Amino acid sequence: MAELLTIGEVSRRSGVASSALRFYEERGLIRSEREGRGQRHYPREVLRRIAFIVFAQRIGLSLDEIGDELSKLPPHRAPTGRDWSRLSGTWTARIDERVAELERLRAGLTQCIGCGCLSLERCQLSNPGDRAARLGPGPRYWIGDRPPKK
Amino acid sequence: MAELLTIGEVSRRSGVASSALRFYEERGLIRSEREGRGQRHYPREVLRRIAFIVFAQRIGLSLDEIGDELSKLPPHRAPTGRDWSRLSGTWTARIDERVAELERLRAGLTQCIGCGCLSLERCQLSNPGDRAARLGPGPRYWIGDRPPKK
DNA sequence: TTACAAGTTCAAGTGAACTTGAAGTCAAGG
DNA sequence: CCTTGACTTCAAGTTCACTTGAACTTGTAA
Repeated sequence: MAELLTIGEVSRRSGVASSALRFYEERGLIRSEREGRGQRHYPREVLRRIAFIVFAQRIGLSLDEIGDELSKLPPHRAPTGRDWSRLSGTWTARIDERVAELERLRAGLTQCIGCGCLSLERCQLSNPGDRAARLGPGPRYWIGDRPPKK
Repeated sequence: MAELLTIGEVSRRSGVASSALRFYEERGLIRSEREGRGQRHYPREVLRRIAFIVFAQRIGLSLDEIGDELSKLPPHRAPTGRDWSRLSGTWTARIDERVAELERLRAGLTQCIGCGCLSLERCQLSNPGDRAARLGPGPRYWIGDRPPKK
């Protein structure tokens, strides 16, 4: 078990393609060292970082957001368990929001669409004050998002 | 309140941009009638259909999948509440899966990453048999997806 | 009559997250 | 010596879900 891992090893261990690892490096999400002839070498820690990235993506964060979160880790010391859990703490809130949204959707699906009552205006009124976790591009103002201002 | 709505009216009532409505039509998700001079006119029913599309997107279905679902509606009769709820029935299952995944992620976040135990292999073993709802592009075999076959 | 608002088509652009392809370097094995 | 495999860079391609822009028609209002 070497101190430093090659990109191929990291890819195999993490399930993330080498091309994606290079891409993450370019985006500043992970870092590598180059010694002999230009090849990337990763400290084993990178695996935890990658795990974090993949978790966060499944939760629904963009790479930009993930980069922001990761930048909160201490820059020149290996992150401790406590460091990691501080980050993941904010994420559980995010998960809770998303779960709540999905439950709202489930209700809407049976109550508003399944029965005959569907009225978009009423549907919106009956679910006030709840913002969707992430506004993608595209149509969004039901389901909690606000209609475009004015 | 007219029998048929223009694209602008539909857009205002649904919160979905006209360009998106044309796009949906091109993809076969909605239909319109043209009478006088080329302009689209939509029966009021289309609003329910659009509501369904937006709901489904928030749940995480792609437009292709949504199209498949919508094609199960009776082709030449206005869908009844029962028709709609038959579709939405399969979707609540989807929501449940996604909620389960998120809860699994929440657990993984605190148990695997927060503490010092994170090992990708173990993490995978400790969450067996669960497939992620939707395989996007990109890295995916933790969190329930299988490693690439062989 | 002129202006405008709302509609039309069609092609091309956008952003996110990667992937693919071409061309090259290097070490080890046969 | 030659091939193979693992790596490198860089530019361009891909998918999804739309949006934007250019050029045009139509109907109503001033």
